[in-house]
Amino acid sequence: MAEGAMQPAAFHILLALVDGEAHGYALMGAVEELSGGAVTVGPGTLYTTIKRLLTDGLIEEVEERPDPSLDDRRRRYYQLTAAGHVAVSAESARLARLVSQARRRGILPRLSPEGLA
Amino acid sequence: MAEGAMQPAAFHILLALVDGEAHGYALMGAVEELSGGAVTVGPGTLYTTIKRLLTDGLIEEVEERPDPSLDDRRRRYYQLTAAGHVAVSAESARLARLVSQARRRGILPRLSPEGLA
DNA sequence: CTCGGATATATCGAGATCCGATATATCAGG
DNA sequence: CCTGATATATCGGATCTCGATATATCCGAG
Repeated sequence: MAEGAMQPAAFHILLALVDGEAHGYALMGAVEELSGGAVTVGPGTLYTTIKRLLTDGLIEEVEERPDPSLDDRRRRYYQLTAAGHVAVSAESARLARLVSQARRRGILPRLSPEGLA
Repeated sequence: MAEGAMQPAAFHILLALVDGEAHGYALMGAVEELSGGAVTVGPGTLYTTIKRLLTDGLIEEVEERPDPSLDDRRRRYYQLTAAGHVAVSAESARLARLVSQARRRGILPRLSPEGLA
C-alpha cells in the first residue's frame, strides 16, 4: 500500500501492545480477542511481523525478567517504542477516517458498537 | 488473513462504490479522496482487484450505457451487488470495532474526525 | 484532419505479506 | 520420566500489492 498504510497484522499486534508489554505467544490470543475473533494471527505471521517491527523500531524487547518464580525462560517480551506509539495512533486515525466515511454512507449503525467485545 | 477480514484495496473500492456506479479509472481518484490521500490504488492493484471482486460476486458490470453524447466506449461501469453491500458493511463494522478498541486505549481523540475530508 | 496528451483498461513480473505446517525447546503435572 | 501445552522460529506456497508497460480511445489545439 501507499506510504500512509500499515500491514493489518502489524497494526493488530501494535494495538494489543498498547495495553503494555507482552510476549509473542500471548499476542496471538490478544489479537484474536481485540478483533472479536475476526482476525487470527498464526505463528508464521506473528514472528515474522515481530521481527519486522523490531527492525523498523516500532517495538523493542524488554530485558528485565518478571518475578523469577513466574519466569519462563522461553518467553521474549516486547513493548512499544515512542515511534510505535506514533505509528499505531496514526494508523488508528486513518481507520477512524475510513469508518466515518462508511458511516456517512449509511452502511453502519449510528454509533460505534462500544459495548461489544 | 482469517475468514473475517478483507483485502484493504478491495474494501476501499467497495466503499467508493457505495456512492453508486463508477468506472475503474474513476475509482482510483475516488479511493485516494475517501482515504484522505493515505491510500493510492495504482492500475495494477485496481484492475486485478476488480476482476477478483467480479469473480466473488461482490460487484457486477453495469450494462446500460450512459447518455450516448457523454458515452466513452472504453469505460466499464461497476456497481455493488447485494453480497457486496453485505460485505462492505461487515468489513466496516469490523474496522469500527478496531477503532473503538483504539479509542478505549486512549490513542485517539474523543470523537471521530467527522469534519475531515 | 492530424497530432499529442490525457483518459481508460489490461497484463506482466517482482517484491511484500500472509499463513499453515513443521521443527525445536521448555514448562507443568501425573 | 512421559506427555501435552506453551513458546519461539523458519520454511515454502499462496495471495496481494504495485510500478512499468502495452494498447486503444477520446478530445482539443493547430
